[in-house]
Amino acid sequence: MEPTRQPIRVLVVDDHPMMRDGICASIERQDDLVVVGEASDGQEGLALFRELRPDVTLMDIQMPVLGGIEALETIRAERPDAVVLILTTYPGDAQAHRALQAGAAGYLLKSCLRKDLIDTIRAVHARRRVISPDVAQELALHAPQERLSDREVAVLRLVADGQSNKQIAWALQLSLETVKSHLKTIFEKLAVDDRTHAVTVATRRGYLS
Amino acid sequence: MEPTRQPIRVLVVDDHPMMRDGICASIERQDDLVVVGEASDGQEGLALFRELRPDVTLMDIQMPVLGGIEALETIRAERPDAVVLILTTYPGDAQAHRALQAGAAGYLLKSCLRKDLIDTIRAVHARRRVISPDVAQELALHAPQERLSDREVAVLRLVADGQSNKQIAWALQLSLETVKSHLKTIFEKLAVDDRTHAVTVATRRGYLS
DNA sequence: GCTTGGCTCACCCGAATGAGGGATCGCACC
DNA sequence: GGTGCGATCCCTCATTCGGGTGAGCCAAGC
Repeated sequence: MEPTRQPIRVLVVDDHPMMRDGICASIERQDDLVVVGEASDGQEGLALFRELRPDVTLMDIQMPVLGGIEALETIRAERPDAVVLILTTYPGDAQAHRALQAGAAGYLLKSCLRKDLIDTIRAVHARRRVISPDVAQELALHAPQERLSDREVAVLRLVADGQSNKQIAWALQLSLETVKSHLKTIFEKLAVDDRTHAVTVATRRGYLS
Repeated sequence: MEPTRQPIRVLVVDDHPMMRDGICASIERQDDLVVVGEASDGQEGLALFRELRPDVTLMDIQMPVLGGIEALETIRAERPDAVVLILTTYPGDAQAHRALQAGAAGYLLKSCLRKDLIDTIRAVHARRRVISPDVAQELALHAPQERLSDREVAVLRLVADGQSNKQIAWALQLSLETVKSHLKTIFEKLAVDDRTHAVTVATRRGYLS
């Protein structure tokens, strides 16, 4: 038997069964790619990754039990050479930034064409880093100093819940002035000038949720 | 040739190619179902519907060019007996309400199992109305009087964009008092007590976007 | 050692917000 | 013809918000 080139072994992690079907169908159609496992949340994905050692892991972000970013971070901490391709619905640059920071090999939108997905799998397997044009644009658009700190996100979360500055101060055990100070920085970073707009922009960019 | 029962002819409208693949694969696996067409936005979907007259139309909501709800409304206006099954990602009760109002035969979440989808297609074809449990719960939870009027949604949209009441008044050619009055009723309907929370709740419920 | 950046807090102040009261008009529904 | 409801407008008033300005602490990095 002629030892042809080994196929790229892919693990697919997504909580939507039908989306998983679609992805797997696209992959299986290629003879240099093979799906070795499917998982429906980050926890399962992590377990299967450890067991199967796939060449490439396709990972959704929004999943129950354990999110894709968390799973990615764990995987990369365990095996810094792991190739994980994030495949998600929205181009929120905050999550993309975090994913890339955690060593994602790529960040692709689910709205991409089948061909894009296939090409990207091959590319990341060849150790190239691939980012969706839309996401790349977002990332380029928003300078890194616009990244919100953990504390700022915490404040903004409470703002989104309709809490007043006073309530937030109480909830986070802070001075009212500190809360206002955080809000001020948040406004600057997001280039808005009121709390409501801050929440919508932050949501769109992927800081909340 | 034995005239077996005619298969149910299905039209699939979704802008994600891979999701479409997954859906179609699930459908084609059944021998009493057949995919007769695929479209990637509401406009295409509408055209294919007119051309193919499918027994059941699967329709996503969030699509470019023409949204699923608008396409649904047009279809139902043309042919009141059309069977359209909304298949979407989020359980926002406002959109569900609008879809059902427009005569959707069903409202299913994409996170459902393959079997659920198949069963639901057969059910709506048999003129039964099917609603995802999660969505049904949302709908039951929120009384009809909590539905926001068009004007209120218009105001809330501007609020979400960070506009002040004064700016909103100017934008909509209203008195400042009117804007405040609308906001007041919005707060009551959504059971919140400030604009920011109103925006987050309305977003989650599917009024904005 | 020094700088940077995140987190913390303080005071002043004008403008906006949200809570109370009202009111009128039109329109659909019964 | 009445009743309800959405949309429009008006007034007052306490509270809150956001801008401006300034400052101290501390951990990480150069």
